[in-house]
Amino acid sequence: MDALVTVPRGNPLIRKLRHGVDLDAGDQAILADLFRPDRTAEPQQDIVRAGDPAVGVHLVVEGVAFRYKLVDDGRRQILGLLLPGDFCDLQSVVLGPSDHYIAALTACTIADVPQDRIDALVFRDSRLARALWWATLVDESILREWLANMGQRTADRRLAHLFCELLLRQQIVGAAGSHECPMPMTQPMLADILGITTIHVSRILRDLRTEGLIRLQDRRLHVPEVERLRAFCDFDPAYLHLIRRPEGEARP
Amino acid sequence: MDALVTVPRGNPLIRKLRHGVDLDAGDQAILADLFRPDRTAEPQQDIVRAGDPAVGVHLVVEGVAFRYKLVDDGRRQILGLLLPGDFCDLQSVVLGPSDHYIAALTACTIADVPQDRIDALVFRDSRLARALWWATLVDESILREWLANMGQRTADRRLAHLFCELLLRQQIVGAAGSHECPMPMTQPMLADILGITTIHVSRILRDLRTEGLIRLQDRRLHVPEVERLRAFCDFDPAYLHLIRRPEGEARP
DNA sequence: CGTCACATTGATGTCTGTCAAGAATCGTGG
DNA sequence: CCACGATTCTTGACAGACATCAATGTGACG
Repeated sequence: MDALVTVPRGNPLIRKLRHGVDLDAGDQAILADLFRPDRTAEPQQDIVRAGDPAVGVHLVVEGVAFRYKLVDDGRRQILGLLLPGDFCDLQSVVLGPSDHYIAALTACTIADVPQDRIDALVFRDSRLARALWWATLVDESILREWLANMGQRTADRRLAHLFCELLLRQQIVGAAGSHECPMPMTQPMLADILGITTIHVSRILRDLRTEGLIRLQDRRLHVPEVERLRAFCDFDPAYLHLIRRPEGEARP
Repeated sequence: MDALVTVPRGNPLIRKLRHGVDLDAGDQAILADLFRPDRTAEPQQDIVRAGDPAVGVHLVVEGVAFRYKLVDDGRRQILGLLLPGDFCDLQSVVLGPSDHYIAALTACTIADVPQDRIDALVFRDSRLARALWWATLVDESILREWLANMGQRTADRRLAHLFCELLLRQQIVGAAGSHECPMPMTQPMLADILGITTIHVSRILRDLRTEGLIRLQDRRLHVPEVERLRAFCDFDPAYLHLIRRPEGEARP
Protein backbone atom coordinates (compact mmCIF):
# COMPACT_ATOMS: atom_id res chain seq x y z
CA MET A 1 0.00 0.00 0.00
CA ASP A 2 0.79 3.70 -0.23
CA ALA A 3 4.47 3.91 0.67
CA LEU A 4 4.66 7.69 0.98
CA VAL A 5 2.94 7.94 4.30
CA THR A 6 5.62 9.09 6.70
CA VAL A 7 3.56 8.68 9.84
CA PRO A 8 3.61 5.28 11.51
CA ARG A 9 0.78 3.19 10.15
CA GLY A 10 0.17 1.75 13.57
CA ASN A 11 -0.37 5.02 15.43
CA PRO A 12 -3.56 4.28 17.36
CA LEU A 13 -4.61 7.93 17.65
CA ILE A 14 -4.51 8.40 13.91
CA ARG A 15 -6.06 5.04 13.22
CA LYS A 16 -8.93 5.94 15.50
CA LEU A 17 -9.55 9.47 14.28
CA ARG A 18 -9.52 8.38 10.66
CA HIS A 19 -12.72 6.53 11.38
CA GLY A 20 -14.36 9.88 11.96
CA VAL A 21 -12.70 12.47 9.75
CA ASP A 22 -10.33 12.72 6.82
CA LEU A 23 -6.80 13.63 7.78
CA ASP A 24 -4.11 14.77 5.38
CA ALA A 25 -0.42 14.15 5.86
CA GLY A 26 0.00 17.45 7.71
CA ASP A 27 -2.77 16.62 10.17
CA GLN A 28 -1.29 13.22 10.74
CA ALA A 29 2.12 14.69 11.40
CA ILE A 30 0.68 17.02 14.03
CA LEU A 31 -1.14 14.17 15.71
CA ALA A 32 1.91 11.93 15.55
CA ASP A 33 3.80 14.69 17.29
CA LEU A 34 1.25 14.78 20.12
CA PHE A 35 1.46 11.04 20.46
CA ARG A 36 4.89 10.93 22.11
CA PRO A 37 5.31 9.22 25.47
CA ASP A 38 6.37 11.64 28.22
CA ARG A 39 6.06 9.36 31.23
CA THR A 40 4.77 6.05 32.50
CA ALA A 41 2.14 5.09 35.05
CA GLU A 42 2.08 1.87 37.04
CA PRO A 43 -1.13 -0.16 37.41
CA GLN A 44 -3.52 1.47 39.90
CA GLN A 45 -1.59 4.70 39.84
CA ASP A 46 -3.73 7.80 39.33
CA ILE A 47 -3.02 9.76 36.17
CA VAL A 48 -5.58 12.50 36.80
CA ARG A 49 -7.11 13.28 40.17
CA ALA A 50 -10.48 14.95 40.70
CA GLY A 51 -9.99 18.59 41.59
CA ASP A 52 -6.42 18.85 40.32
CA PRO A 53 -5.81 22.09 38.45
CA ALA A 54 -5.93 21.43 34.71
CA VAL A 55 -2.38 21.90 33.48
CA GLY A 56 -2.80 20.11 30.21
CA VAL A 57 -4.23 17.09 28.56
CA HIS A 58 -3.15 13.48 28.88
CA LEU A 59 -3.18 10.95 26.13
CA VAL A 60 -2.83 7.18 26.48
CA VAL A 61 0.03 6.03 24.25
CA GLU A 62 0.32 2.45 25.46
CA GLY A 63 -1.63 0.35 27.92
CA VAL A 64 -5.15 0.63 29.26
CA ALA A 65 -6.46 3.20 31.74
CA PHE A 66 -9.86 3.85 33.27
CA ARG A 67 -12.03 6.66 34.61
CA TYR A 68 -13.74 6.29 37.95
CA LYS A 69 -15.72 8.07 40.61
CA LEU A 70 -15.95 7.39 44.30
CA VAL A 71 -19.45 7.39 45.75
CA ASP A 72 -20.67 7.62 49.34
CA ASP A 73 -18.90 5.12 51.51
CA GLY A 74 -16.06 4.49 49.09
CA ARG A 75 -17.84 2.45 46.46
CA ARG A 76 -16.19 2.91 43.11
CA GLN A 77 -17.84 3.18 39.72
CA ILE A 78 -15.67 2.79 36.66
CA LEU A 79 -16.95 5.16 34.00
CA GLY A 80 -14.97 4.22 30.98
CA LEU A 81 -11.95 2.46 29.57
CA LEU A 82 -9.17 4.39 27.88
CA LEU A 83 -7.26 2.56 25.19
CA PRO A 84 -4.18 3.71 23.26
CA GLY A 85 -5.11 6.81 21.30
CA ASP A 86 -7.73 7.96 23.80
CA PHE A 87 -7.56 11.34 25.51
CA CYS A 88 -7.93 11.23 29.27
CA ASP A 89 -9.15 14.71 29.97
CA LEU A 90 -9.69 16.70 26.84
CA GLN A 91 -12.66 18.23 28.65
CA SER A 92 -10.42 20.00 31.15
CA VAL A 93 -9.43 22.48 28.45
CA VAL A 94 -12.90 23.94 28.74
CA LEU A 95 -14.29 22.68 32.03
CA GLY A 96 -11.26 23.17 34.23
CA PRO A 97 -10.39 20.70 36.98
CA SER A 98 -11.74 17.22 36.44
CA ASP A 99 -14.63 15.93 38.53
CA HIS A 100 -13.41 12.34 38.42
CA TYR A 101 -10.28 10.23 38.57
CA ILE A 102 -8.28 8.48 35.89
CA ALA A 103 -5.87 5.67 36.73
CA ALA A 104 -3.71 3.21 34.89
CA LEU A 105 -5.15 -0.27 34.59
CA THR A 106 -2.10 -1.85 33.04
CA ALA A 107 1.29 -0.18 32.92
CA CYS A 108 0.76 2.83 30.67
CA THR A 109 2.83 5.30 28.79
CA ILE A 110 1.26 8.72 28.74
CA ALA A 111 1.74 11.80 26.59
CA ASP A 112 1.36 15.12 28.38
CA VAL A 113 0.02 17.73 26.01
CA PRO A 114 0.22 21.35 27.22
CA GLN A 115 -2.96 23.42 27.35
CA ASP A 116 -1.92 25.93 24.72
CA ARG A 117 -1.06 23.18 22.29
CA ILE A 118 -4.56 21.72 22.50
CA ASP A 119 -6.09 25.16 22.52
CA ALA A 120 -4.41 25.90 19.22
CA LEU A 121 -5.80 22.74 17.68
CA VAL A 122 -9.29 23.01 19.06
CA PHE A 123 -9.94 26.67 18.54
CA ARG A 124 -7.86 27.48 15.50
CA ASP A 125 -7.37 24.48 13.24
CA SER A 126 -10.80 23.50 12.05
CA ARG A 127 -10.08 20.07 10.63
CA LEU A 128 -8.26 18.80 13.67
CA ALA A 129 -10.80 20.55 15.84
CA ARG A 130 -13.40 18.44 14.12
CA ALA A 131 -11.33 15.33 14.76
CA LEU A 132 -11.05 16.05 18.46
CA TRP A 133 -14.75 16.88 18.68
CA TRP A 134 -15.42 13.59 17.00
CA ALA A 135 -13.36 11.75 19.59
CA THR A 136 -15.10 13.33 22.58
CA LEU A 137 -18.51 12.81 21.02
CA VAL A 138 -17.78 9.13 20.51
CA ASP A 139 -16.73 8.97 24.16
CA GLU A 140 -20.06 10.51 25.09
CA SER A 141 -21.86 8.05 22.87
CA ILE A 142 -20.12 5.14 24.55
CA LEU A 143 -21.15 6.57 27.90
CA ARG A 144 -24.78 6.57 26.80
CA GLU A 145 -24.52 2.97 25.75
CA TRP A 146 -22.98 2.06 29.09
CA LEU A 147 -25.86 3.76 30.85
CA ALA A 148 -28.42 1.85 28.78
CA ASN A 149 -26.44 -1.30 29.44
CA MET A 150 -26.48 -0.66 33.17
CA GLY A 151 -30.13 0.22 33.34
CA GLN A 152 -31.74 -2.36 31.15
CA ARG A 153 -29.66 -5.51 31.00
CA THR A 154 -29.05 -8.26 33.50
CA ALA A 155 -25.52 -8.66 34.75
CA ASP A 156 -24.60 -11.54 32.45
CA ARG A 157 -25.62 -9.67 29.31
CA ARG A 158 -23.98 -6.55 30.65
CA LEU A 159 -20.68 -8.36 30.90
CA ALA A 160 -21.10 -9.94 27.47
CA HIS A 161 -21.78 -6.48 26.07
CA LEU A 162 -18.63 -5.13 27.68
CA PHE A 163 -16.62 -7.96 26.15
CA CYS A 164 -18.05 -7.24 22.69
CA GLU A 165 -17.09 -3.59 23.03
CA LEU A 166 -13.65 -4.44 24.32
CA LEU A 167 -12.95 -6.74 21.41
CA LEU A 168 -14.12 -4.27 18.80
CA ARG A 169 -12.48 -1.18 20.27
CA GLN A 170 -9.17 -2.94 20.48
CA GLN A 171 -9.50 -4.15 16.92
CA ILE A 172 -9.91 -0.52 15.85
CA VAL A 173 -6.58 0.48 17.28
CA GLY A 174 -4.90 -2.70 16.12
CA ALA A 175 -4.55 -4.35 19.49
CA ALA A 176 -6.74 -7.39 18.91
CA GLY A 177 -7.31 -10.31 16.60
CA SER A 178 -10.65 -11.25 15.13
CA HIS A 179 -11.57 -13.66 17.94
CA GLU A 180 -9.47 -12.59 20.87
CA CYS A 181 -8.04 -9.54 22.59
CA PRO A 182 -6.29 -8.45 25.78
CA MET A 183 -8.56 -8.40 28.84
CA PRO A 184 -6.45 -6.87 31.58
CA MET A 185 -9.25 -6.25 34.11
CA THR A 186 -9.40 -8.27 37.30
CA GLN A 187 -12.75 -9.44 38.59
CA PRO A 188 -12.96 -6.68 41.22
CA MET A 189 -12.54 -4.19 38.38
CA LEU A 190 -15.16 -5.82 36.21
CA ALA A 191 -17.40 -5.57 39.26
CA ASP A 192 -16.82 -1.82 39.49
CA ILE A 193 -17.53 -1.42 35.80
CA LEU A 194 -20.77 -3.35 35.90
CA GLY A 195 -22.00 -2.13 39.27
CA ILE A 196 -22.10 -5.61 40.82
CA THR A 197 -19.96 -7.54 43.30
CA THR A 198 -16.78 -9.47 42.63
CA ILE A 199 -18.51 -12.64 43.70
CA HIS A 200 -21.23 -12.19 41.17
CA VAL A 201 -18.70 -11.50 38.43
CA SER A 202 -17.08 -14.80 39.24
CA ARG A 203 -20.40 -16.64 38.96
CA ILE A 204 -21.29 -14.96 35.68
CA LEU A 205 -17.91 -15.69 34.14
CA ARG A 206 -18.34 -19.32 35.07
CA ASP A 207 -21.75 -19.36 33.36
CA LEU A 208 -20.49 -17.64 30.19
CA ARG A 209 -17.60 -20.08 30.13
CA THR A 210 -19.76 -23.18 30.52
CA GLU A 211 -22.05 -21.82 27.80
CA GLY A 212 -19.00 -21.75 25.55
CA LEU A 213 -19.48 -18.04 24.86
CA ILE A 214 -16.07 -16.94 26.07
CA ARG A 215 -12.74 -18.26 27.27
CA LEU A 216 -10.25 -16.38 29.45
CA GLN A 217 -6.59 -17.27 29.33
CA ASP A 218 -3.49 -15.33 30.27
CA ARG A 219 -5.43 -12.09 30.61
CA ARG A 220 -6.80 -12.53 27.12
CA LEU A 221 -10.39 -12.88 26.07
CA HIS A 222 -11.23 -15.52 23.48
CA VAL A 223 -14.57 -15.48 21.70
CA PRO A 224 -14.95 -18.64 19.59
CA GLU A 225 -18.22 -17.52 17.98
CA VAL A 226 -18.41 -13.74 17.94
CA GLU A 227 -21.87 -13.74 16.42
CA ARG A 228 -23.25 -15.87 19.23
CA LEU A 229 -21.89 -13.55 21.89
CA ARG A 230 -23.21 -10.55 19.98
CA ALA A 231 -26.67 -12.07 19.77
CA PHE A 232 -26.63 -13.05 23.43
CA CYS A 233 -26.31 -9.44 24.59
CA ASP A 234 -27.88 -7.70 21.59
CA PHE A 235 -24.69 -5.79 20.87
CA ASP A 236 -25.02 -3.14 18.18
CA PRO A 237 -21.75 -1.29 17.42
CA ALA A 238 -23.52 1.75 15.95
CA TYR A 239 -22.73 3.72 19.09
CA LEU A 240 -19.01 3.50 18.31
CA HIS A 241 -19.64 5.46 15.10
CA LEU A 242 -17.21 3.51 13.01
CA ILE A 243 -17.92 4.53 9.49
CA ARG A 244 -15.66 1.98 7.96
CA ARG A 245 -12.87 3.68 6.12
CA PRO A 246 -10.49 1.39 4.24
CA GLU A 247 -6.98 1.53 5.71
CA GLY A 248 -5.27 2.83 2.57
CA GLU A 249 -7.11 5.98 1.65
CA ALA A 250 -6.99 9.44 3.17
CA ARG A 251 -8.61 12.07 1.04
CA PRO A 252 -6.64 15.32 1.41
CA MET B 1 -28.89 46.28 37.01
CA ASP B 2 -27.21 46.94 33.69
CA ALA B 3 -29.98 48.34 31.53
CA LEU B 4 -28.09 48.27 28.24
CA VAL B 5 -28.31 44.56 27.68
CA THR B 6 -30.58 44.13 24.72
CA VAL B 7 -30.88 40.38 24.94
CA PRO B 8 -33.63 38.99 27.13
CA ARG B 9 -32.29 38.41 30.62
CA GLY B 10 -34.30 35.28 30.91
CA ASN B 11 -32.93 33.50 27.85
CA PRO B 12 -32.12 30.04 29.24
CA LEU B 13 -29.44 29.29 26.65
CA ILE B 14 -27.50 32.39 27.53
CA ARG B 15 -28.07 31.96 31.25
CA LYS B 16 -26.70 28.47 31.02
CA LEU B 17 -23.67 29.18 28.86
CA ARG B 18 -22.64 32.12 30.99
CA HIS B 19 -21.89 29.63 33.73
CA GLY B 20 -19.14 28.29 31.54
CA VAL B 21 -17.71 31.10 29.46
CA ASP B 22 -17.81 34.87 29.19
CA LEU B 23 -20.09 36.15 26.47
CA ASP B 24 -20.11 39.68 25.15
CA ALA B 25 -23.18 41.42 23.75
CA GLY B 26 -22.39 40.23 20.22
CA ASP B 27 -22.15 36.61 21.32
CA GLN B 28 -25.38 36.93 23.22
CA ALA B 29 -27.12 38.40 20.21
CA ILE B 30 -26.04 35.46 18.05
CA LEU B 31 -27.25 32.99 20.65
CA ALA B 32 -30.52 34.84 21.10
CA ASP B 33 -30.99 34.58 17.38
CA LEU B 34 -30.54 30.81 17.50
CA PHE B 35 -33.01 30.58 20.33
CA ARG B 36 -36.14 31.21 18.26
CA PRO B 37 -38.98 28.67 18.28
CA ASP B 38 -39.54 27.11 14.86
CA ARG B 39 -42.05 24.44 15.82
CA THR B 40 -43.69 22.57 18.66
CA ALA B 41 -43.68 18.97 19.78
CA GLU B 42 -46.42 17.24 21.76
CA PRO B 43 -45.62 15.03 24.74
CA GLN B 44 -44.22 11.65 23.67
CA GLN B 45 -43.63 12.88 20.15
CA ASP B 46 -40.15 12.12 18.79
CA ILE B 47 -38.02 15.14 17.97
CA VAL B 48 -35.02 13.18 16.70
CA ARG B 49 -35.10 9.57 15.61
CA ALA B 50 -32.14 7.21 15.61
CA GLY B 51 -30.78 6.87 12.11
CA ASP B 52 -32.43 9.97 10.70
CA PRO B 53 -30.09 11.91 8.42
CA ALA B 54 -28.64 14.87 10.30
CA VAL B 55 -30.19 17.93 8.70
CA GLY B 56 -29.41 20.32 11.50
CA VAL B 57 -29.44 20.79 15.21
CA HIS B 58 -32.40 21.07 17.53
CA LEU B 59 -32.59 23.27 20.58
CA VAL B 60 -35.17 23.10 23.35
CA VAL B 61 -36.71 26.55 23.75
CA GLU B 62 -39.54 25.68 26.11
CA GLY B 63 -40.59 22.50 27.87
CA VAL B 64 -38.70 19.35 28.80
CA ALA B 65 -37.49 16.63 26.45
CA PHE B 66 -35.53 13.42 26.96
CA ARG B 67 -33.07 11.12 25.21
CA TYR B 68 -33.70 7.41 25.13
CA LYS B 69 -32.57 4.12 23.68
CA LEU B 70 -34.52 0.96 23.04
CA VAL B 71 -32.84 -2.25 24.15
CA ASP B 72 -33.55 -5.88 23.31
CA ASP B 73 -37.19 -6.67 23.75
CA GLY B 74 -38.34 -3.08 23.80
CA ARG B 75 -37.11 -2.01 27.19
CA ARG B 76 -36.40 1.69 27.23
CA GLN B 77 -33.57 3.51 28.94
CA ILE B 78 -33.84 7.25 29.33
CA LEU B 79 -30.37 8.72 28.93
CA GLY B 80 -30.85 12.33 29.82
CA LEU B 81 -33.23 15.20 30.35
CA LEU B 82 -33.19 18.22 28.09
CA LEU B 83 -34.29 21.50 29.62
CA PRO B 84 -34.77 24.87 27.94
CA GLY B 85 -31.44 25.99 26.52
CA ASP B 86 -30.19 22.45 25.92
CA PHE B 87 -29.13 21.22 22.49
CA CYS B 88 -30.70 17.93 21.44
CA ASP B 89 -28.18 16.73 18.92
CA LEU B 90 -25.20 19.00 18.65
CA GLN B 91 -23.18 15.84 18.16
CA SER B 92 -24.81 15.13 14.81
CA VAL B 93 -22.78 17.96 13.27
CA VAL B 94 -19.75 15.74 13.59
CA LEU B 95 -21.07 12.23 14.11
CA GLY B 96 -23.83 12.19 11.54
CA PRO B 97 -27.15 10.41 12.16
CA SER B 98 -28.00 10.01 15.83
CA ASP B 99 -27.77 6.61 17.48
CA HIS B 100 -30.63 7.33 19.90
CA TYR B 101 -34.01 8.98 20.11
CA ILE B 102 -35.13 12.28 21.54
CA ALA B 103 -38.74 12.95 22.41
CA ALA B 104 -40.78 15.66 24.07
CA LEU B 105 -41.68 14.99 27.68
CA THR B 106 -43.93 18.00 28.09
CA ALA B 107 -45.17 20.10 25.21
CA CYS B 108 -42.04 21.70 23.78
CA THR B 109 -41.12 24.46 21.47
CA ILE B 110 -38.05 23.67 19.42
CA ALA B 111 -35.60 25.77 17.44
CA ASP B 112 -34.26 24.14 14.28
CA VAL B 113 -30.75 25.34 13.60
CA PRO B 114 -29.36 24.53 10.15
CA GLN B 115 -26.07 22.64 9.88
CA ASP B 116 -24.10 25.42 8.27
CA ARG B 117 -25.14 27.84 10.96
CA ILE B 118 -23.74 25.61 13.70
CA ASP B 119 -20.73 24.79 11.59
CA ALA B 120 -19.88 28.46 11.38
CA LEU B 121 -20.07 28.83 15.14
CA VAL B 122 -18.23 25.69 16.04
CA PHE B 123 -15.42 25.82 13.57
CA ARG B 124 -14.92 29.50 13.00
CA ASP B 125 -15.93 31.59 16.02
CA SER B 126 -13.65 30.54 18.81
CA ARG B 127 -15.47 32.06 21.76
CA LEU B 128 -18.85 30.59 20.89
CA ALA B 129 -17.12 27.38 19.89
CA ARG B 130 -15.82 27.24 23.42
CA ALA B 131 -19.32 27.88 24.77
CA LEU B 132 -20.80 25.02 22.76
CA TRP B 133 -17.95 22.72 23.71
CA TRP B 134 -18.63 23.63 27.29
CA ALA B 135 -22.27 22.69 26.93
CA THR B 136 -21.59 19.27 25.40
CA LEU B 137 -18.88 18.55 27.94
CA VAL B 138 -21.26 19.32 30.77
CA ASP B 139 -23.75 16.95 29.15
CA GLU B 140 -21.07 14.30 29.11
CA SER B 141 -20.24 15.01 32.73
CA ILE B 142 -23.88 14.59 33.69
CA LEU B 143 -23.91 11.29 31.85
CA ARG B 144 -20.96 10.09 33.90
CA GLU B 145 -22.73 11.03 37.08
CA TRP B 146 -25.85 9.18 35.95
CA LEU B 147 -23.75 6.12 35.28
CA ALA B 148 -22.19 6.27 38.74
CA ASN B 149 -25.65 6.83 40.16
CA MET B 150 -26.98 3.79 38.37
CA GLY B 151 -24.10 1.55 39.27
CA GLN B 152 -23.50 2.35 42.89
CA ARG B 153 -26.66 3.61 44.55
CA THR B 154 -29.83 1.88 45.63
CA ALA B 155 -33.00 2.91 43.89
CA ASP B 156 -34.21 5.27 46.63
CA ARG B 157 -30.97 7.26 46.65
CA ARG B 158 -30.91 7.16 42.88
CA LEU B 159 -34.28 8.83 42.74
CA ALA B 160 -33.31 11.36 45.41
CA HIS B 161 -30.20 12.17 43.39
CA LEU B 162 -32.28 12.71 40.27
CA PHE B 163 -34.54 15.08 42.18
CA CYS B 164 -31.57 17.08 43.47
CA GLU B 165 -30.25 17.44 39.93
CA LEU B 166 -33.65 18.37 38.58
CA LEU B 167 -34.11 21.09 41.15
CA LEU B 168 -30.67 22.58 40.58
CA ARG B 169 -30.66 22.40 36.79
CA GLN B 170 -33.98 24.11 36.61
CA GLN B 171 -32.83 26.80 39.01
CA ILE B 172 -29.95 27.50 36.62
CA VAL B 173 -32.27 28.30 33.76
CA GLY B 174 -34.71 30.16 35.96
CA ALA B 175 -37.46 27.57 35.97
CA ALA B 176 -37.48 26.72 39.67
CA GLY B 177 -37.74 28.22 43.13
CA SER B 178 -35.35 27.45 45.94
CA HIS B 179 -37.42 24.60 47.36
CA GLU B 180 -39.57 23.44 44.48
CA CYS B 181 -39.56 22.90 40.74
CA PRO B 182 -41.58 21.35 37.92
CA MET B 183 -41.45 17.55 37.89
CA PRO B 184 -43.26 16.54 34.71
CA MET B 185 -42.20 12.89 34.63
CA THR B 186 -44.75 10.17 35.21
CA GLN B 187 -43.79 7.15 37.25
CA PRO B 188 -43.25 4.94 34.19
CA MET B 189 -40.77 7.55 32.96
CA LEU B 190 -38.97 7.74 36.26
CA ALA B 191 -38.73 3.97 36.04
CA ASP B 192 -37.05 4.19 32.63
CA ILE B 193 -34.63 6.79 33.92
CA LEU B 194 -33.63 4.78 36.98
CA GLY B 195 -33.69 1.35 35.38
CA ILE B 196 -36.35 -0.05 37.73
CA THR B 197 -40.05 -0.87 37.44
CA THR B 198 -43.00 1.50 37.78
CA ILE B 199 -44.16 -0.43 40.79
CA HIS B 200 -40.90 0.06 42.57
CA VAL B 201 -40.93 3.78 41.76
CA SER B 202 -44.31 4.04 43.40
CA ARG B 203 -43.08 2.36 46.56
CA ILE B 204 -39.93 4.47 46.75
CA LEU B 205 -41.89 7.67 46.28
CA ARG B 206 -44.14 6.61 49.14
CA ASP B 207 -41.09 6.03 51.33
CA LEU B 208 -39.45 9.36 50.46
CA ARG B 209 -42.77 11.04 51.12
CA THR B 210 -43.32 9.44 54.51
CA GLU B 211 -39.73 10.33 55.41
CA GLY B 212 -40.67 13.94 54.71
CA LEU B 213 -37.89 14.28 52.18
CA ILE B 214 -40.09 15.28 49.27
CA ARG B 215 -43.65 16.21 48.38
CA LEU B 216 -45.23 15.91 44.93
CA GLN B 217 -48.16 18.11 44.02
CA ASP B 218 -49.54 19.19 40.67
CA ARG B 219 -46.52 17.85 38.80
CA ARG B 220 -44.23 19.88 40.99
CA LEU B 221 -41.54 18.65 43.32
CA HIS B 222 -41.30 20.23 46.77
CA VAL B 223 -38.21 19.74 48.91
CA PRO B 224 -38.82 21.18 52.38
CA GLU B 225 -35.22 20.63 53.57
CA VAL B 226 -32.89 20.62 50.58
CA GLU B 227 -29.85 19.84 52.71
CA ARG B 228 -31.49 16.72 54.12
CA LEU B 229 -32.28 15.39 50.66
CA ARG B 230 -28.79 16.24 49.49
CA ALA B 231 -27.23 14.38 52.39
CA PHE B 232 -29.54 11.40 51.90
CA CYS B 233 -28.19 10.70 48.41
CA ASP B 234 -24.74 12.26 48.78
CA PHE B 235 -25.44 14.74 45.99
CA ASP B 236 -22.43 16.79 44.92
CA PRO B 237 -23.20 19.35 42.18
CA ALA B 238 -19.58 19.57 41.03
CA TYR B 239 -20.42 17.51 37.96
CA LEU B 240 -22.68 20.29 36.68
CA HIS B 241 -19.63 22.57 36.51
CA LEU B 242 -21.41 25.66 37.69
CA ILE B 243 -18.71 28.12 38.41
CA ARG B 244 -21.01 30.62 40.01
CA ARG B 245 -21.02 33.79 37.98
CA PRO B 246 -23.09 36.65 39.38
CA GLU B 247 -26.04 37.50 37.12
CA GLY B 248 -25.01 41.07 36.36
CA GLU B 249 -21.50 40.81 34.96
CA ALA B 250 -20.35 39.76 31.53
CA ARG B 251 -16.74 40.62 30.85
CA PRO B 252 -16.42 41.50 27.14
C1' DC C 1 -69.98 7.12 31.29
C1' DG C 2 -66.63 4.18 29.51
C1' DT C 3 -61.84 4.06 28.33
C1' DC C 4 -57.14 4.37 29.09
C1' DA C 5 -53.03 5.63 31.24
C1' DC C 6 -51.31 6.37 35.69
C1' DA C 7 -50.92 5.15 40.54
C1' DT C 8 -51.09 2.07 44.65
C1' DT C 9 -50.74 -2.21 47.37
C1' DG C 10 -49.96 -7.26 48.35
C1' DA C 11 -47.94 -11.90 47.45
C1' DT C 12 -44.32 -14.27 45.57
C1' DG C 13 -40.10 -15.21 42.89
C1' DT C 14 -35.48 -14.03 40.89
C1' DC C 15 -31.37 -11.61 40.72
C1' DT C 16 -27.76 -9.94 43.19
C1' DG C 17 -25.48 -8.70 47.75
C1' DT C 18 -23.44 -10.13 52.11
C1' DC C 19 -20.97 -13.19 54.98
C1' DA C 20 -17.76 -16.92 55.32
C1' DA C 21 -14.25 -20.06 54.01
C1' DG C 22 -10.97 -22.17 50.82
C1' DA C 23 -8.05 -22.59 46.72
C1' DA C 24 -5.26 -20.69 43.26
C1' DT C 25 -2.09 -17.29 41.64
C1' DC C 26 1.62 -14.03 41.90
C1' DG C 27 5.28 -11.03 43.40
C1' DT C 28 8.79 -10.65 46.82
C1' DG C 29 12.44 -11.75 49.77
C1' DG C 30 15.15 -15.09 52.21
C1' DC D 1 14.56 -22.36 44.75
C1' DC D 2 11.29 -22.13 48.16
C1' DA D 3 8.46 -19.73 51.59
C1' DC D 4 5.55 -16.05 52.44
C1' DG D 5 1.92 -12.76 52.27
C1' DA D 6 -1.30 -10.55 49.44
C1' DT D 7 -4.43 -10.41 45.95
C1' DT D 8 -7.41 -12.77 43.22
C1' DC D 9 -10.68 -16.35 42.29
C1' DT D 10 -14.20 -19.76 43.62
C1' DT D 11 -18.08 -21.89 46.02
C1' DG D 12 -21.92 -22.27 49.45
C1' DA D 13 -25.63 -20.50 52.48
C1' DC D 14 -28.47 -16.90 53.44
C1' DA D 15 -30.53 -12.12 53.10
C1' DG D 16 -32.07 -8.03 50.83
C1' DA D 17 -33.41 -5.43 46.78
C1' DC D 18 -36.12 -5.40 43.11
C1' DA D 19 -39.12 -7.82 39.48
C1' DT D 20 -43.24 -10.08 38.24
C1' DC D 21 -48.03 -11.14 38.62
C1' DA D 22 -52.44 -9.70 40.07
C1' DA D 23 -55.97 -6.69 41.68
C1' DT D 24 -57.90 -2.20 42.63
C1' DG D 25 -58.28 2.67 42.72
C1' DT D 26 -57.85 7.29 40.54
C1' DG D 27 -58.14 10.79 37.25
C1' DA D 28 -58.24 12.86 32.49
C1' DC D 29 -60.74 12.92 28.39
C1' DG D 30 -63.74 11.95 24.53
